[in-house]
Amino acid sequence: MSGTLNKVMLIGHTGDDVKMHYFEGGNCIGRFPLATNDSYVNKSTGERVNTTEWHNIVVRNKAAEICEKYLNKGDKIYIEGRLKTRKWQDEQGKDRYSTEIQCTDFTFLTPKNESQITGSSMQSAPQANTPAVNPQEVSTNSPEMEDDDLPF
Amino acid sequence: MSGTLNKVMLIGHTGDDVKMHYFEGGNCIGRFPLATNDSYVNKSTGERVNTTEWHNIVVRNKAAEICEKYLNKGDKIYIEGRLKTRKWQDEQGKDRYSTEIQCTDFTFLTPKNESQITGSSMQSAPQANTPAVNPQEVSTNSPEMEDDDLPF
Amino acid sequence: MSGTLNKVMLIGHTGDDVKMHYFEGGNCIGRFPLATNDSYVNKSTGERVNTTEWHNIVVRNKAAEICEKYLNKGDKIYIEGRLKTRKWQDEQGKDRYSTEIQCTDFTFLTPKNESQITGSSMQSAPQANTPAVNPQEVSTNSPEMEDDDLPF
Amino acid sequence: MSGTLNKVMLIGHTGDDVKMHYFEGGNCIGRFPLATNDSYVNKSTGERVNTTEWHNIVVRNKAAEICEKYLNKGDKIYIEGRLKTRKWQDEQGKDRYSTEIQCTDFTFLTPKNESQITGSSMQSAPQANTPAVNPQEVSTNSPEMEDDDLPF
DNA sequence: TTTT
DNA sequence: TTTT
Repeated sequence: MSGTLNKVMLIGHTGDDVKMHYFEGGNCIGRFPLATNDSYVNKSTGERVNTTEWHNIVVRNKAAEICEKYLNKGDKIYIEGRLKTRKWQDEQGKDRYSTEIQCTDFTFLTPKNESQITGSSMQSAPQANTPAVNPQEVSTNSPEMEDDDLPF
Repeated sequence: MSGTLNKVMLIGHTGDDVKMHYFEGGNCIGRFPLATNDSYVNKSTGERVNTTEWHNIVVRNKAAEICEKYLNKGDKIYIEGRLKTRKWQDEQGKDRYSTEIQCTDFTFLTPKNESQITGSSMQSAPQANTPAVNPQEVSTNSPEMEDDDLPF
Repeated sequence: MSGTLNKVMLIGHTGDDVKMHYFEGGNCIGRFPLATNDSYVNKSTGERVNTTEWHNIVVRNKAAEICEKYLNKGDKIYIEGRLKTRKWQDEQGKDRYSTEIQCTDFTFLTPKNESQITGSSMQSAPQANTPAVNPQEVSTNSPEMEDDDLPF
Repeated sequence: MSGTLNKVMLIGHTGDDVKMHYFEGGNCIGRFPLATNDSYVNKSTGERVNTTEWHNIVVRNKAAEICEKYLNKGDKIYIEGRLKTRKWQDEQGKDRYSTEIQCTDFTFLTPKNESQITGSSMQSAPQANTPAVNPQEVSTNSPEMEDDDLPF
């Protein structure tokens, strides 16, 4: 609805493997943490301070499956999405809030041959069998505008 | 393909009506100019300089038709798209280049009741019959991710 | 530091007046809630669902003062910033998290003469005395690149 | 001036070294081409088409010098900037237009040790002596908001 | 002229 | 919990 914009663009490194959740009806989502770094100079002390910001990324359905398959812990990725704050209840029944980035587009930025294959990770195994299709850039949309051959 | 990003985001005012072009096979595009303003201080003279930048917006198919119908000269609009430089030949057969923004998303920012209806414009007439559906925000994608009701 | 990006871009309506906080040393911040709208079709029922997302905006120093002065509840504004999740302790000493958008740039999108002046709001009074300088677009950066007159 | 937005965000590979231009008064700019890739399926033939889009990047002053020093042909980089179409006259005195991206922010995305040092390039030599300061992310602004230590 |  |  109506004349607003809700857009997040991140480039960062994943802090963990993609955790998948499957729903009845065939839908699924994947979640993973993404780290971005900021740096500023503390005015009082004059020293440079490095901080890390962690973002909760949520990817859906086919995009989730691609991330689960080809995205490894530590990889660099570009994420585009929307901010969404979920409300939930803790053990005491108190309202709690958690802000997530619902991913709408992503682009792998770590070359395939540099992606870390953590030995213990089931999810990394398939990568050894590199797919015929390069999964580096995947849109979670079905952009009809790109699917034709108009002369412009 | 391949780990790159090409994104433009503009908020500006349209400088003219949408010009439509129809192709065989049913496709169409709409074109219109969009103005953004910059302002900077001239270091030598110390005075503030206001400049206007004109952008060539290209919208496709259904999105083009919506713009033609509801977007009036002077309206404010948010445009998201990709940069595309077209090559063409002038009368002397010389290569010329023209850079356009291929629109992938847009949001009308002028309230419907404030949009200027330029009397001479055929395209404005339908607006008098306000549509049942509010066309304020329209995505040119078919974002499957928004079309379901996953619990997150 | 280090090759990452943390960017948020929002267009929405403010849900309340700007709340100012002043610090020793002369710094200050302003906070206000911003609403964006999403809309999707529920696959099961087929009906369109409209949702509102609320964002916690934090503006600093001079930018905060400008927002306090000229931004009224209900106004439309473009916000650019960074995501930042603050950690705090609740009454039980439990860790809690709150995600904010640290504003780095903004642009007023409500024409000055349409901005709602809520009678009870002290902060709106100054707006009656419209400033000589139009505060519609303000960057919270000091963009050296715009401050000169290079020939390009 | 006034309620508009002109923003470009690109991730691509540089197609050439940075060409510097120095002006009287100490200002300088650097220019280099940036390639982004798009891919779409030709509806008639059903085959995937890969296209390359070239962007003219213009960087200023200190940012230009950093790019000249540390950015090598083929490197991947994130560019944020504004669209600017310059008007110029060709040999026949005819108006010609050229669209550029005036860079306001950038982030190197190629790890330093993978950046190609083209043997013949003077500009690459200094990179052998790696700088004490990591130049990976550089803002061409002077973001006052990041330079303090407010408690948020 | 880049890259995958 | 990532990365430089």
